[in-house]
Amino acid sequence: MSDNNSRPSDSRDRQYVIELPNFEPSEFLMFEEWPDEDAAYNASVEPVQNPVYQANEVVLGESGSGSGSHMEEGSDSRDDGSGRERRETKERVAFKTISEVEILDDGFKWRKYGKKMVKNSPNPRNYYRCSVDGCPVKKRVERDRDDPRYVITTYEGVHNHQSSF
DNA sequence: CGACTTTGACCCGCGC
DNA sequence: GCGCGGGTCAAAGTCG
Repeated sequence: MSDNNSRPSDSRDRQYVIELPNFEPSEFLMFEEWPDEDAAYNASVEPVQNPVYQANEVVLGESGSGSGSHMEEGSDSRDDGSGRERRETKERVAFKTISEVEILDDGFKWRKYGKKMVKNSPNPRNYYRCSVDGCPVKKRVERDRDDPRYVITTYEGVHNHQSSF
């Protein structure tokens, strides 16, 4: 497809460039979709030292939502129960950054819609959602249990519009 | 006035 | 069948 028409806003090819004008982390870690959270913790991460966050988009076999043609899951009629195939079309990217504040401005407007306390962590978990209409992107912010100075930001979904910048 | 934040309650899935 | 955990929505309140 012309793709240009499909995603007029998503001019970014396949790169996630996040800039933090208000914050300068000295270390940046990036995760890819992990099969198990515990595994992720044990897995080795890639420490990147850069003023600008540059991570290659993680392609997780995106198929359905990739086209963004019809993401109306309103019906979401649950199958009779037998053939319930999960939609792994959700992109999940986790970023671990050294930050004092969890409100990292990545160029998008986020609206907090929930806060929860995780048992395995003395710190609460914040849930954010893109304020832009039509943006199914969700963000989960949590502090590292071992290193409170670390902030783990998990992005879910893809923006179908350009950033505020 | 509008948009966003905050807290509690509710719901769902899974495990035992 | 019940309990636990996690996730989401809603109403009220606050800020700009």
